[in-house]
Amino acid sequence: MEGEAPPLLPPLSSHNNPSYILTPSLASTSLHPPLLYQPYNLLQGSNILPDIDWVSLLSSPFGFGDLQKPLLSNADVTTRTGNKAEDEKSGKDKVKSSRMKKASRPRFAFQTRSTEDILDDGYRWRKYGQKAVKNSNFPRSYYRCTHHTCNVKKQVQRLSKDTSIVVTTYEGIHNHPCEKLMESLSPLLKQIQFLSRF
DNA sequence: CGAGTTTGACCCGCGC
DNA sequence: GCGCGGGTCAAACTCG
Repeated sequence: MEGEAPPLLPPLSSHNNPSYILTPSLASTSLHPPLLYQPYNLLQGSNILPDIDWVSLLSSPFGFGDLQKPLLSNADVTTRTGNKAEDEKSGKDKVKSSRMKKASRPRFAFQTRSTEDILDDGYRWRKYGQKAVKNSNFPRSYYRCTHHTCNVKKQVQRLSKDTSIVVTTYEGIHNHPCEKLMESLSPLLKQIQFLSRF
């Protein structure tokens, strides 16, 4: 199911004119070839990359080694019983199991040069946490996709050494189309449909 | 009033 | 076993 979802695309908005750059490990993955993230040359040759601890960000248990495995199971879908005690218990079990499952979720990250912390990537996100991170002047924000069946998360953090750089880390793959993309494409699709009748 | 944000508390993994 | 750091929860709050 989730495996059929389209790969993540760069943010659609142009208001903050972000530039994209792949991590070294990402550039070699077949899932997200570099061409998806062009233009990313703006940051090439800079000394920005070494500022990020890509190893801790992307390595085990969240690394790319498990890309072949199924991404999610039905157990990831949240259900409520209405019984508070039971929900609390299952909630804790869920936390436990979701933490255990992280090992099989793909993660990929890219940097954007932007004054905005929140990049408009076409999906709707709900913030569920913010933490101060060691060795960083800026907090890390945690977001979840608001789509009810989607379990994708992302982390957003600004580099302390270059405050114009925002590091966005995605975890998981959307199992639904991008709302804004579909919204913007629908007039075009209608026109194509109309023209194809001739 | 519903959706989203804030923030302190809690849980877990890991290194020592 | 303990402490630390990262990730998540959930109640309270804000906003449209």
